[in-house]
Amino acid sequence: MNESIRELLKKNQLSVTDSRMQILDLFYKAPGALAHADIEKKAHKMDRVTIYRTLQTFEEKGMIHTIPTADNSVKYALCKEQCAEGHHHDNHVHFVCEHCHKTICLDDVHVPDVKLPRGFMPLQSNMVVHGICDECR
Amino acid sequence: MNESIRELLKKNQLSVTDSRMQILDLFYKAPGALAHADIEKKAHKMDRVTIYRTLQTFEEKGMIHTIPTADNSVKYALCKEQCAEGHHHDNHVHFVCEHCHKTICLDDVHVPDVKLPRGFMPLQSNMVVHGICDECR
DNA sequence: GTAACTGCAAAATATTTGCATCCTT
DNA sequence: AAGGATGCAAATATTTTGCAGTTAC
Repeated sequence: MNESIRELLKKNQLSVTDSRMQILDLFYKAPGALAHADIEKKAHKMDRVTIYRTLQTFEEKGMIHTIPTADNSVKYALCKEQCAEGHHHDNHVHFVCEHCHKTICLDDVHVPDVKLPRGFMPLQSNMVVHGICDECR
Repeated sequence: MNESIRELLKKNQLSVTDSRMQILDLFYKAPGALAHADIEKKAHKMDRVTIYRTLQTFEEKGMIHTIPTADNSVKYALCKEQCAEGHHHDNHVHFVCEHCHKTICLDDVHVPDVKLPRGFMPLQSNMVVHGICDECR
């Protein structure tokens, strides 16, 4: 496990550091998406600034992606293999549980195509479904 | 026009004030959704705090709704009639133009249903499509 | 006249930047 | 050894809160 994290960093030409391993580990263990604040609470002895910079780096490398939310919170989740640098294909649906407030990537549920009005050209779609998750029923 | 704004406020049991009329006017004239910063720029002589409070009030009354975005910006748009207090039915698709960066409500395009994994119960869905809008092609 | 709204000041929170030091390669 | 990553301090930006003065009804 620790080894696969190391691999992921190397594959993205990033040096293997404590902070980065710790944050990636959190993402692997997390039940859903993580906000900056979540990481700050769980990652011990890590500077707030380091978290900001690490998340930014990971996103630029296409290792994580942000999840659109209607409140002003920013959440991140791990990308699947398809994501390349600067080229996100996170075309799966995100689910936010109203009960436990977890944000979950439904990797197997594709965002469906919609018919847009004349003249609109779609490039990428995001979909977030709010409801009750399987564990909270 | 000025009169319909007045009506809208009264219908929601809000007193008719300058700030509120000005902000609603901006929403009616706006090509798409507005962020706090947009309003601050366009509304003259209005305190930042008043804008925060007005937007919050409008949202609570179901007059406007927030639009989920992947970056950390919060944007608002006018709700259609169906929206009731604390009960948003803004089940239309939002479009963000990569060129002019406008956020547009596609009121006529419904968010399609998706088949969720076993155990997940949907309550509300949001969809944001990024691309090029009709005016920027 | 009274309750609600606004502006100002200030607090609380979140994010970004600069720089010296430390760590990875 | 060199370049990148981190921590700390501080600058900026964003949002919230309290309170006194003003306005709508």
